[in-house]
Parts: sequence; C-alpha cells; structure tokens
Amino acid sequence: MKDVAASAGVSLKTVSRVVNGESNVNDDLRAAVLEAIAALGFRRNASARELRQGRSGTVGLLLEDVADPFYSILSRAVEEIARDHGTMVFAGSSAEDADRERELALAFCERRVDGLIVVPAGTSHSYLLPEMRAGIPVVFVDRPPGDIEADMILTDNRGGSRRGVEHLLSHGHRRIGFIGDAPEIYTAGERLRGYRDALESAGVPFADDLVTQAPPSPASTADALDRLLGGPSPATALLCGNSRTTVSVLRELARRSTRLALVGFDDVELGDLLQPGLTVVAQDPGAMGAAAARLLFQRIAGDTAGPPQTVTIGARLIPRGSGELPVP
Amino acid sequence: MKDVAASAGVSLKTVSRVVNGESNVNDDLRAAVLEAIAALGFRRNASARELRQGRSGTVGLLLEDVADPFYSILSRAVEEIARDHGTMVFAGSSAEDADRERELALAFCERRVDGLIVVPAGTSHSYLLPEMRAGIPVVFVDRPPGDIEADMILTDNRGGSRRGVEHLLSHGHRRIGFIGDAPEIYTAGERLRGYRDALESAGVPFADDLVTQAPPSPASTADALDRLLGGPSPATALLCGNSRTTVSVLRELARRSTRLALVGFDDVELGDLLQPGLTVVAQDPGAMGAAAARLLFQRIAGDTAGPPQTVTIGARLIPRGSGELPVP
DNA sequence: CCGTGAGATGACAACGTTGTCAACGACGTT
DNA sequence: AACGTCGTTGACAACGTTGTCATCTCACGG
Repeated sequence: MKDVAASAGVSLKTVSRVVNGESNVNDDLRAAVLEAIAALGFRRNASARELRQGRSGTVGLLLEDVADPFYSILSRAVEEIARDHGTMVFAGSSAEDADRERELALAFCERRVDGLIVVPAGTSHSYLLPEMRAGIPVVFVDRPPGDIEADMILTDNRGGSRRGVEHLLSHGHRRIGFIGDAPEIYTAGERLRGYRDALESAGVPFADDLVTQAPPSPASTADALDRLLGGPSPATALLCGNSRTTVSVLRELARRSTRLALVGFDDVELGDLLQPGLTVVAQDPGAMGAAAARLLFQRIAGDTAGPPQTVTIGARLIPRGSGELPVP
Repeated sequence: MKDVAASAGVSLKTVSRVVNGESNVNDDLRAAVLEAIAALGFRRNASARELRQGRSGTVGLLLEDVADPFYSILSRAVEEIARDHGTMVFAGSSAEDADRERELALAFCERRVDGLIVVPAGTSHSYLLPEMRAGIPVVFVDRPPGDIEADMILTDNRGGSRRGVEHLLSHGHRRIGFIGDAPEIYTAGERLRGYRDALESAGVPFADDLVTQAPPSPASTADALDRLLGGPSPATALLCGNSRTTVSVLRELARRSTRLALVGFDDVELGDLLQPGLTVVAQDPGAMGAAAARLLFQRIAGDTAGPPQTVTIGARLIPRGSGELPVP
C-alpha cells in the first residue's frame, strides 16, 4: 500500500480510501490509485486490517466430521449465509473427541473469529465462557452444550422419533424394536424418549428386550438383530436411531434375507432406490445450518441483550415403503 | 499481552517468550506469566502475529460444493494433513461459477493464506499468476487449471473409464452406451476418451448414437436412455460418466422396470445395498485431497525449485453386480 | 473584503505481536 | 583483578492498515 501510494503520488490514507470505496476522493486521484494498484498487483492485507479493526470477517464452524453428509450439508448452508455477510468460514472436524474439539475451538478464538458454531463433541463447554464473555458469540447445533447456557439449534428428535413409531403402530405393529446410539448422547436419549411416548400413547407396553443402546457398529447391530428376531415373539418392526445404524441394519438384513418393517432416523442418500424404498424420519441439516448462522450473525450484529435462544427444527416422516410393510 | 506483562511484572517480550514456549526463561518468571495468563484469560491475537510474521497458518480450499460427498471427503483429507502442519483450512464453494471461484480465491489471498488448493470451476486462472508470483503456492485438484501451468492432482479418468468399459466387454456386451457430462469439462472428455480406447482395443466400432454428452439432469438422462434403448439394436450396457448421472439412470431404470448392465464412474453411498449392487469405477477423493495437501505443504516449506508436478491417482473398478449382468 | 462551511487530502498514532539488539549479572579463566 | 562468555531480560521498531484530527482549497454569503 505504501508502494501504491508512492507510485500514484498520493498519501497512504488516500489509497486506503480508494481501496475501501469511500466516496470523498477526487476522480483523477482515484484513477491514478487504481492504476497503481493494478500495475503493482496490490492486494490489501487482511491481517493488518483485522488487527486495526478488531473484526476478522471470519466465523468458526466446529463439526464432528466435515465429510459426513449431514454435516457437510449443514456446512454449506452456513457458508451461504456467511457469504451474504461477507464472511469466510473456518471449518474443523472434532472427530467426536472432546480434546480435539477444545483445541480447535480455542484455535478459532485465537484467530479472532467473529463467532463460533459448534456441534458439541465433549460434555463440558465452560472452557468457552471466557471467550463468550470477551464477546465471541457461540451457537450450538444438534446437541446442547455441556455445562453452560447458550444459544442452540436442535432437531425435534423426540417428536420425530415419536412420529416414526406411530407410523409403524398405524401399520399394525406392536413388537417394535429400537436400536439407538449410546444413552449418554443427547440425541439418542431424546429419540428413545419419543419411542416411549408413542408406545405409551398407544397403550403398548414398553419392553426392555426390544431396546438396544450402543455406539453403532456392524457387530453390535448384528447382535441387536439377533436379540430382536431370535426370541419367542420376535419384533416385526424396527426404528433405527441414526443413519449409521440404519445402514448396518440394511446390510445385515440383506445378508440374512430377512425383511422387517423399518424406519430410519436421518435420511440416507439413495434411500428411494432401495427395494423397498427406505422410510425415514428426516432431519433438515440445511435448515439447521441456516438457522444457526442467522442467529449467530444476529448476535454478531450486537443483538446480545436477550437470554439464550433455543430453536427447534422439525423432523419429517418420509414414507417410501420399508416403514409400510405389514405385520407378517 | 500488555496486561499480562504488567500483571506478572515482566516485559512484553518475556510474555511473548513464554507464550511461544521458548526455553530461555527463568522458571519463576515463567510461572508468574502463566498465572497471569490464566487469571486474565489471555489469548494470543493471531492477526497481529500474522502481520508480524507474514505467515497466517492458513490454507484456502476452493471446491465446487462443500456438501458434495466427493468434495467433502477430499476436504476432510486436506484438513487432516493441515492439522499435522498446525494449519487451519478455509473452505469455500464455487458452485461451478467462474466469477465466484475468482472472488473466493482472491478473498483467500487477501487473507494471506499460505497456500491454495483449487478445484477449477472456470476456464481461466491467469488471475492467480500475480499471487503465485508473490509466493502463494497453488495446487489444482480434479481438473487442470485453465491457462496457466501449475501443480495438479488428477484422477486417471481415461484409464478408469477404459477399465469400466473393458469390464462390460468382458461380459459379452458390444452395444455399450456412454452418458457423460458436457464435453468442455475436462474429466468428461477424458472419460469419453477411455471409453473409445476400450472399444478400439476390442475392435468394437465406435457408434455416435450410443454417446450422450450433456450436463446431468433427470430430463437429459431420460432422453439419453430413450435413445439408447429405443432403436433397432438397443444398448445392452451403459457406462455413466459421473455419479449424478448414475443416480438419474438408476431412478429412470427403476421407473421403467428395465434392467441394463451398468457401471458408474464415481462411487455412491449404499451402492452395495441396491439390487443388483452397483458396479463402479471409484475415484479416491481422500487420496486426492491428501496428495494435494502434501504437495502444497511441500511447496509452502520452500520446495519451489522444480517445475509444476502432476500426480495421477488411479481409479479402481469395484464389481458389485450391476456391471456383471449378461447380455439379454 | 473577510468569515464560514464543505470537501479533499495528508500526517500521525495505534492495533498486538515478535525480531533485533543492547544491557545486565553470574561465573569461569587468565 | 581484569576479562570474556553465557544466559536472561527488556527497550524499541516494525509489520500494513485505518481512525482521528489538522490542514488546505474553494465557493459562497454577508
């Protein structure tokens, strides 16, 4: 910029004015400056600008895994909203590791992001309190934060799950299994609660032997299916608590050539091409990302007066065949 | 940092030394500084550090679409390598729009990224020359850049496509269709070339009416299938030039209850669960991202002596059923 | 003719960090 | 006792930008 000023024969400040598109600059000077900029290939240094202004034009997005379709769609939605605000996105994957989450979040803060969107991996987030007090707004997505109060965007896990089970009930099923993630995971707990809600409303007794709660893996899924299908009165339908489990179940059912009425939580690409099509309770990751980003930019813009907000986004049942199979 | 220095009763520079883990600091002073840091909730300001050091610890990743599984896997691979180098990743989606690509790339440069990984959307990249001359290394992935010479990481599109067609030929097919993307897209051209290679080697004449080149859409795919299957000697097999086309074809075939030996280019989630399983020529987006990142960090580390490198990554045929269907 | 206001321009400091260099004290050597 | 060496510490400038304020010019009205 110094060079540009020298080359155009003006002061630093005038170059700054031109670069920032301020109006009160003589047209001739402006032209000279623009010419010098083009000739020298000048590009404004954002670090210096940030340092001076205290704003980085950057937000941090902390996900479990950038490569997971759910989060990558969420990520894209955040990017679009950020773009509207002239902001770039730092994305990082916590890989479900609380230490890594923390490390990444603090690295974002060191980079002076204007705000932070976090899918919590750990169970404690008080380490963010100093940053939040220092004025970095944080919005949590998909799960509530561990031990602090903050804005969050959640799916209606309980309601969605309930609707999935009600769908199976309405097709005559009474022995409905549930395979969910480990019980300490928030979404898993909510979805199990929805499952119980639906049974209770229908007057169907809750049976422990129909429920499995464990981190999804092909082996644990196979075990769970053994238990569900092996006993004297086997399950005739199944709600899968997350898409990884759904996929494992589909593989395992294909291997066994068994059919089972099935509703999955979370949509899955190509679910409509399976035979039968896969009925799911679909979350809307795009809507979640957009809601999180909108709320974040509202906070960044200075709307920090109110208490923490919680936005709940509905989950939609998409019948495609597998959930409409009758009781054998 | 000034506050920390005052609180610990030492100079700015000593705090800086402690923060950066330099060894030549008295243990008592170090302890005092660390205590002050904890008490004040100090966090180093990365903008100032960048400004001073001229390095941002940041790379830019410019993709078509962060939400596309291919790119999101690539993205994650880049993130992992960047992590090993203590670097964060700015990711942006060009949405196949040359202007937006340029805008994002220059925004990254303004933020003084240490390097840039680009999946080209536009056809001209000379706008990056000044930046590259200014010392920002750029690695292109998936497609070559428009009108400049630079490092690139490519899939062996031609070889992969050839292998896919050879697979169909080996199952007796002679009327093999090809539905690919618009011919101006590099990968589409290469894949068509591989298709011709395979036919030629097998002595099967190339037939214009078996080939469609158009941007993938359900409508254009339906048209293409009409043409392939409608004539007096219909195609008995098909190579799909990209995954979006593959999916459209699968939907269309399901709608028509038609079967056709099918090989898709690019893997598709749950391809193994379809009936029959989907045979594909699979690229390896993770390997591409890792290779790009590794080459980029090599360049960043100062290895800029040699000429631009091109790394070609193989595409693997994964037989799952659809490509092994016999000639009816 | 002078005073006033508006608009254009520039000088300068400051943002928070780190590289450079000088000062200092302790210790060992001659 | 004088000297050199080493390790620790701090003063200061510089990175590139922009906000603040002062200066200058010109036009206009009294």
